Amino acid sequence: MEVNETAVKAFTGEFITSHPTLQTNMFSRDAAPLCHAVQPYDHHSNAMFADFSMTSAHADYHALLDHELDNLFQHPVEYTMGRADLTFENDTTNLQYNPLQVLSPESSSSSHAAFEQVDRRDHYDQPTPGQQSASGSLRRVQNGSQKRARRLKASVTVSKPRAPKVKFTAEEDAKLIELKEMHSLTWNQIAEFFPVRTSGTLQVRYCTKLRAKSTPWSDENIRKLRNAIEEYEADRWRFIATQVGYGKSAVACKEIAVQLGIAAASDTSVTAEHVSAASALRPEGT
DNA sequence: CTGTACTCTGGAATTAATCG
DNA sequence: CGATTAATTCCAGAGTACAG
Repeated sequence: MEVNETAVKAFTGEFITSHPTLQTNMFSRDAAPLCHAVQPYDHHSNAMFADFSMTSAHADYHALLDHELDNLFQHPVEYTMGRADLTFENDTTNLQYNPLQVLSPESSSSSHAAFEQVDRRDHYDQPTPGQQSASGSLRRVQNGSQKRARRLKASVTVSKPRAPKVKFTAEEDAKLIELKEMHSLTWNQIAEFFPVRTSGTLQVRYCTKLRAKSTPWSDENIRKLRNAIEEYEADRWRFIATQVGYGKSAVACKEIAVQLGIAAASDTSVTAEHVSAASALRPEGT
């Protein structure tokens, strides 16, 4: 049978994060469903599995997701919080599904042995205390008249390993700055806008990467920066001279390094004045 | 020469800990 | 609770070896 590649991508999250409509709406609140744990369609077993996580912040998107996925499959798609697997019949118009199998440590190790292998990331996404989320999955229904079900189930409790690294996007950075600087929210409040990140992660991101860029640099800041760099560069050659020894000065080391091509001639970071000035600023023996 | 697999490494994300 | 730093971990790209 032919498997709709676009539909498969929906499970992987590629579609959702690249789809113009979904992306716009999702990122307007920094709330993209987190798709993970995908086992590709298997022609032998005629089945595929996919899991995703949604937090309470995604509630508004369920209807949108319904619509988009129905379009993809050209049939109504049922998704429930929990885990299910998809079993395809001979063609995409006549699909059947296996009973919902909610993941538990026991079931995953027995009936889902094959799935388990690709599902290592599943437990990464367990919510931290205070975060409301649930794992979810998608399954096809046999026909459109079948009533759709959507229910929430508690997440599986698994010891929490380190979360996977997810690069911060420009949109996330902008949102983070906005929430912090314009709305003055607490980090826990801000974290609610970022389902896949903790307050601590956001805090460190802001403090180490964003704040310096979002706040203007004064002339005084720039002057101090320039002085610090010049002093550091001068000290660099003084350090090198101490390593070379044999009475070779910092200036001599620099000149020879340039001649040998192991330092750029344009390196104007050190002059005799720099070295003597830097030395004069320091007590003996430092 | 090209493609592939593997290793190494720097940068970045995350977590934990500490301090105010 | 917020800010900061250190430690840990992961990822992507560069470099290298090797087979065809």
